[in-house]
Amino acid sequence: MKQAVAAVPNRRASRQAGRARLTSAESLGRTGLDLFIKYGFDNVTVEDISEAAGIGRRTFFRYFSSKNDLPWGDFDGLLLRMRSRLAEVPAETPLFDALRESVVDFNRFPEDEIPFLRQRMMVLLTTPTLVAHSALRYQDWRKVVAEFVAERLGVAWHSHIAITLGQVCLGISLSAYEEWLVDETLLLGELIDGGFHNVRAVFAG
Amino acid sequence: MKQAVAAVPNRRASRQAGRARLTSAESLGRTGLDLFIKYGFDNVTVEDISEAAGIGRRTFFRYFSSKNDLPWGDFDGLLLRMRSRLAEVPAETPLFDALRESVVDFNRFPEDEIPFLRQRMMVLLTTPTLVAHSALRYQDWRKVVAEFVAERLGVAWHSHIAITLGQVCLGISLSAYEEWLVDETLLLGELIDGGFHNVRAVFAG
DNA sequence: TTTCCATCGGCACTCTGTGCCAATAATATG
DNA sequence: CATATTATTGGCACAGAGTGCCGATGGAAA
Repeated sequence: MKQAVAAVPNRRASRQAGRARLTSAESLGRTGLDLFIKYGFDNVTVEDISEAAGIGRRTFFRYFSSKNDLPWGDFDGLLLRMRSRLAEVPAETPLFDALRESVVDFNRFPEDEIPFLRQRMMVLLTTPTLVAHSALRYQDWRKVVAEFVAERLGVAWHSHIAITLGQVCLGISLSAYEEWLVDETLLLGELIDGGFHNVRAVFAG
Repeated sequence: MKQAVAAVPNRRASRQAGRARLTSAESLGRTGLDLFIKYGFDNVTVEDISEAAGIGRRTFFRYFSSKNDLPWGDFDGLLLRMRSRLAEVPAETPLFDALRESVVDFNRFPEDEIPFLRQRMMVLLTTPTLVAHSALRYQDWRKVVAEFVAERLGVAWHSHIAITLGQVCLGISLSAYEEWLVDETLLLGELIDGGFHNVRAVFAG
């Protein structure tokens, strides 16, 4: 499997030579996600999406390197945000709080984007194919956490404790999403916060 | 994606009617894993494996429901073992210790199987396609842990805390394997144990 | 107008996974 | 021994994802 390098054509500053693009990753992603929600991920072919978007099947793969990547949107952008937030955490903040607050923060979205986020996560977490593919994206996310932990503790980013805490933070996030999708009245941030404290309670001995 | 129902033909008690099987899941798995190690997962086709095993391509899929499932061996059997071990833990044992010891125990294998385990895990954890597919197997594993936690705490198996601890235990296991594959001198059991204590240290506040 | 060039999309191909079904080879039965 | 039963096999055709190749398209720049 090819690494998910930027399949999105380089967005030109404003005007350059060459044919204009027919669509955008965002627009195409929206079109695809709608179809996934309506008919189910497995019942929608790349050809269906391309046709609905008015482009060729071949062109689809220039916007998304795979059908699986479509629902992820601009995840790399979010990773950059996560990295920045972590870097801003004061050195005095205990590691537990630094992680807890950063993870909560990473998953904070504007009120009006919540319904969209719910749709996206519902598809991502209930479609087996996508559950599987997600593991590849999570690798990147975990690395951001691990690097922060390593920096804090003065160890290598691939040291056991850094990797472990990356895994644990991811696990807490995912279980929060799972719960969040089931009960619409719950707040994502509070679920993540609660997850951190649940683990503390059980692990505190 | 289809759920991984038993693709392995029912093993007959000893003698029944019908044509005899040409191979076994174990033998076919060994053949395939050898090829994966030698040439890389992505450079080996199902046809290659089938040919090496002396069966038809179509028959391969009766032993393994997908190429991705081949390296997993009898994982369902291990899950049953994990469930039994958890059920045997005395009620007095604190949850932290119950989980820690059970996870360590789950990953304890006979000395002579270690090299094989290392090969298997190396392929599973370094091949992107398999890293992705593994997420589906991990779901089952996490559920076993979550059910135990739920039983212990008197909550539903899908409650937030049970799901979270399933995720966390998985995370600790995976980071231990990652470390274990890098440094051959380390013991898997000690890495897992260390992972639990690392998380305790950071989360204890 | 001509040149340049990013984007597009058709085509052919590989590989995974599946439904269908006849062929095979073993046991069970008359 | 001949025939019926049954589990397994494997060939064939097909859908769908993803890729390399390359000419066509339609903008901007010269």
